[in-house]
Amino acid sequence: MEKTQSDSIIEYSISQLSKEFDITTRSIRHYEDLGLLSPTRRGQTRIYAQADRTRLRLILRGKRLGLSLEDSREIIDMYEPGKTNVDQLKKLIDAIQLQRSKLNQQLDDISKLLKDLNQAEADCIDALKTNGSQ
Amino acid sequence: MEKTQSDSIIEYSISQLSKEFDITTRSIRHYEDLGLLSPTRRGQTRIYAQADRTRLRLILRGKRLGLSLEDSREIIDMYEPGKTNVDQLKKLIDAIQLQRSKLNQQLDDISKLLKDLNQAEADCIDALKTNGSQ
DNA sequence: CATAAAGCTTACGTTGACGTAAACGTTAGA
DNA sequence: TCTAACGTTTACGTCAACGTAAGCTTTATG
Repeated sequence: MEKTQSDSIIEYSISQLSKEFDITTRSIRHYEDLGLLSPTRRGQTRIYAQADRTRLRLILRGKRLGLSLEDSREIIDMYEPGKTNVDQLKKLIDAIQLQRSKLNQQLDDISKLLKDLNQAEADCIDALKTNGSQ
Repeated sequence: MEKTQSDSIIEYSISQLSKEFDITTRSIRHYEDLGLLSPTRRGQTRIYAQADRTRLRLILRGKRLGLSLEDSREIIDMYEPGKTNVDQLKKLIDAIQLQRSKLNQQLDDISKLLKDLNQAEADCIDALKTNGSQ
């Protein structure tokens, strides 16, 4: 019973996470250096909880979207509770709206790129038909 | 009549493009170094045509999507005609499909991120209401 | 005519995001 | 017991994508 059960587990080692997300342990430690992760320790060894795993998933999603780690840190911090200060909350809302407009820009970019790709593909297929018999 | 007419113009200087797209001339030359642009010359001076301007727009769109310049170069080359070789065409179609799957992944990522942001914002606003009177 | 604005090349510097290596500690199994 | 598999820290290396500066030429204009 070689279960790779990743849910219903309470804690993870660094190598478990590196395998699950297909990244190096170096990267994970690097994210910690930049303050994106802060696992607890058992002795010297890092222990990752579900929350850390979630943060890691968010980090990688940010990377796929071309965000810097710094950007991701800011965004991820938005999800955190306990932002008691009113000014902070207002700054947060501003930041959220900024991010949202960026993402909408990306949505637009992607739909355009997809159209372009479709067109390019159609051109290719067309070229294959008229040209493939040579 | 200070017209900033960018259409219906036949050619552009490097500084015109840098202003229009809000990037440095250094960046534009850098893209040329990497083979993403190849303007004609009048003497030493670079002359950019509409096609170059279009390529530049595609480059920047790629950047917003987190593509490397090398990725963008490949994608932009897909749009170019004159890919007579059948094998090349088939490779191109493969590349296009790969890019498309990446973009669909990004679409998914973005919609999730947008949801998260909406939730975070709602939480903020909620916190402001319950907390703002202190 | 000079001087400011725009262009050019060459080349070293910088920043982000890790890679890679060294040198060491801990623990489980043959 | 020893060694293989995992963990740790520290630190220098690398690569992409430019920034920045030097030093030079060409073009416009008061």
